Amino acid sequence: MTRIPAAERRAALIDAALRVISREGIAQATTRAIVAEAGMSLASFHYAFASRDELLDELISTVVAREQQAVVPVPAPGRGLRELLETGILAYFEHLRADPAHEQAMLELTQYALRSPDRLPLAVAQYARYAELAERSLVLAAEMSGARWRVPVSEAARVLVAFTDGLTLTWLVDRDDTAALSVARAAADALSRMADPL
Amino acid sequence: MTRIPAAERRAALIDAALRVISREGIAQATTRAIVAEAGMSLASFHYAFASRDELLDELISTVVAREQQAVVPVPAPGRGLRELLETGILAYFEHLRADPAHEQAMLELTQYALRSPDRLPLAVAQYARYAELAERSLVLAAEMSGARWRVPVSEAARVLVAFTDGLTLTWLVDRDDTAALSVARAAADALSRMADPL
DNA sequence: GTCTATACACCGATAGAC
DNA sequence: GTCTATCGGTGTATAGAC
Repeated sequence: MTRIPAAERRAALIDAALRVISREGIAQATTRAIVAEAGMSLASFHYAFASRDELLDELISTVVAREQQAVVPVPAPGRGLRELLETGILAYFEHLRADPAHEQAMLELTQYALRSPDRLPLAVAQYARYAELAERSLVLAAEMSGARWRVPVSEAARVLVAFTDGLTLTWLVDRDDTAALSVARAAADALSRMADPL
Repeated sequence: MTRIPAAERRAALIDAALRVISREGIAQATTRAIVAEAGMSLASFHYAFASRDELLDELISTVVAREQQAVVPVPAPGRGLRELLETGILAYFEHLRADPAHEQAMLELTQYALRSPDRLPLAVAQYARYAELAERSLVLAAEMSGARWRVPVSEAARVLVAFTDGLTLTWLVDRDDTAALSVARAAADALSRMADPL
């Protein structure tokens, strides 16, 4: 009916696809399910995208670019690095609990990308982005607590990404909040020991 | 042609399915791909299994039951808990490097199970098994190093599972061995601090 | 029990009217 | 540009001969 700019239509389809994947998984995110979610006809899909794979590729790039600081150390002067890190990880955990489907979708998208050599760079970029955000948090936390990283911050950031990833995956399976808190504490402990107080 | 007992045929199909999933991913593990891998006809599949889902369910149960001690602390008297744990995690990492496709397959199976309420118990059982194996390692490591867990061993085991899971996922994406070693070190550090020397 | 042949649903993608 | 209708292909599952 209405005439909609191509870019807008692409964005709408990407959003719809993410909703379908979050709700039902990537396997159920067929072109038909996506256009139904977006309230469009099937042909509109292929007017906006050459193929389903093209949409999924752009979906990953878009969502990764959109990803915001997840592990934010809450500014609270006078607290040590360990406490700041733990609070930051707990903030991420709250984010996970608030929208588990989103993190589950991101995990599925990663594994999808891992399965094709062509799409592998998308997964790598996704985790590079995670590491970048983690690094920013770590720099900030060290500044706030007056500490100095003994190892390259990028290395510590990579560890933080692994720890939060593990926290996410295990919690998605057993939904054990207490266990997740324990993981958060252990992770903050290990990370804080990669820095020296000034 | 040949007459094969049903149980044997089921086992052969399960093995074939695991090979296909490891090689090409769960999405490509169609009934046709599985029977081709097993060298059977399509009808034989449905003689042995009522449906593809039934095979996947049994595949998860079988593989999980088959799972062996992954993080084994290498017996080496005179070493501290931290060193024992690190060696154990590194042993797991070597196992991961030796057969990444297997761990990737296990991750995909977990996510597949997470997507249906009926199959959720399979994922839960899978991670309960991981935790059980981890707990055994931690008990052993404490014994060998003469340490005593300050927290319930099951709690420390759950943390170990999360850490190895995170190590796995991130390494599968970037294949950064150095980063993985760093994760292993940090994980061993955090875990060892959950125990006291005797 | 094991096969070939096929039913039937659903997929991605396109043709062609408007 | 947007729609309905449909193509060609592949998926799971089954029928029926042997």
